[in-house]
Amino acid sequence: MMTRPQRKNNPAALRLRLLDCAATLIVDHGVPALTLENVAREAGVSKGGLLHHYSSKDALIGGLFDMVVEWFGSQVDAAIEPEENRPARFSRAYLQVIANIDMSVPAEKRLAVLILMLSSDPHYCARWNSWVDERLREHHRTDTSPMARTLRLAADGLWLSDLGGGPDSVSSKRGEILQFLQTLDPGPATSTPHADKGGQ
Amino acid sequence: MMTRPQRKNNPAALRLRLLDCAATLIVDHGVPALTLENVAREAGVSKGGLLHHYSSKDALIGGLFDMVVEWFGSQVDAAIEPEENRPARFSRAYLQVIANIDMSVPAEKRLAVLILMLSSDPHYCARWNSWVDERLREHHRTDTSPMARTLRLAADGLWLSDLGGGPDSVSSKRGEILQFLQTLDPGPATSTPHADKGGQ
DNA sequence: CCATAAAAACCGTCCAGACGGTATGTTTTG
DNA sequence: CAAAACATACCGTCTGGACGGTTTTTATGG
Repeated sequence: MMTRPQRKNNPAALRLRLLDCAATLIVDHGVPALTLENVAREAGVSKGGLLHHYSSKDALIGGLFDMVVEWFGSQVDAAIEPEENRPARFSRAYLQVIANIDMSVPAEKRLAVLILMLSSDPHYCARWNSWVDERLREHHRTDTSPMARTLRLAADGLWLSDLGGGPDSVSSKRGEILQFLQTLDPGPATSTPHADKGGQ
Repeated sequence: MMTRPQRKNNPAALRLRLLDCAATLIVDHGVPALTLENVAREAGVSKGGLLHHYSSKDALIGGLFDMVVEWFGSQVDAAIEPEENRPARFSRAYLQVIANIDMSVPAEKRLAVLILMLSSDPHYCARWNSWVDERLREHHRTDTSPMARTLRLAADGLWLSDLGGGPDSVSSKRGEILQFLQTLDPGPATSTPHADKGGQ
């Protein structure tokens, strides 16, 4: 017996397609291209059909945000090394996921969408920030060292450069950059709030 | 001859105010808030007055971009250390300028605008990337080491977190982060394409 | 297994508001 | 007075989304 009744209309699949089309539109043609009509057309559905599943543009964007966060979260979880007390566990996974994004793969365009959303709406900034902070609390025993922070910051920098293709000095040396960052010694986590090594 | 004619209407000052108001609008309310009417109202001028100085929205954005790049460039130049062969001269200055941005100062909000513009318009991505690459060519003898790249990437990460206030884990530790990054040894510039030093 | 009614999925049109931009004044400056 | 600096009024377009209609799926009862 078929696990999927294979009915003609598949609402769940359509919802996914709508979100993916929205992501692709943003990445390929910029935020202004994200209109209900464009999304509907790309997904091969009418505007009414789109509005049936996402009752407003905000709802659509919200769904997009949720999808991206969930996707990124699962990717990071999958990349986390098993050794429980490995320094900078989370930050290293965070970096790896971002560094390995291939913008030519539709599913991986999703992450770029996040930055674009952050730029349009302060509301999503807050949600993203709290997501990061939550993860950081969860991994506070391994990911509080200055070097762990540095890895995450550098990852964000890589992420940023993914947007517009990035300067040649970055995009052409992806692998080399990641390799170098992975050799950095994160050092033990610093549960103490300050760790001044005597600045310059 | 008076340096300040102090006439009632001051076009030059208005143009500056228009750009600053545009920057503030973007940073505080997101890109969608950047409309001609909003900018004009914030600057205390009519829409016609705005269009008199910037004949289209694109012209306004272009002016914004130019202002930001010029401001950032001069800041970095001023922060570059005098010793000619100091490793990562440029990258360290780049980092310092970004890390010291105080988003509560209107003039310094300008830099955040850049990211937002990058996210909306691929055209400005290219212009920004080429600006960076140009600077990098200029400083290729001091700023090609992997660690120098890392400093710039981390700076971009800080920059990004400036957008939405950034997660608490970053915004509240600004100084500590900068201090740590400054202690990293950039190592000598690597004119050769690879330079693995194994660990920090 | 079928008939059928209700609900869910989807379509196509229309409209109000917003936005960029123009055209035409009116005031200020030199 | 001429030109620059600004104001006011208005237009065309685009977009979100409301609305009513149509088709497909599901639930129900015999």
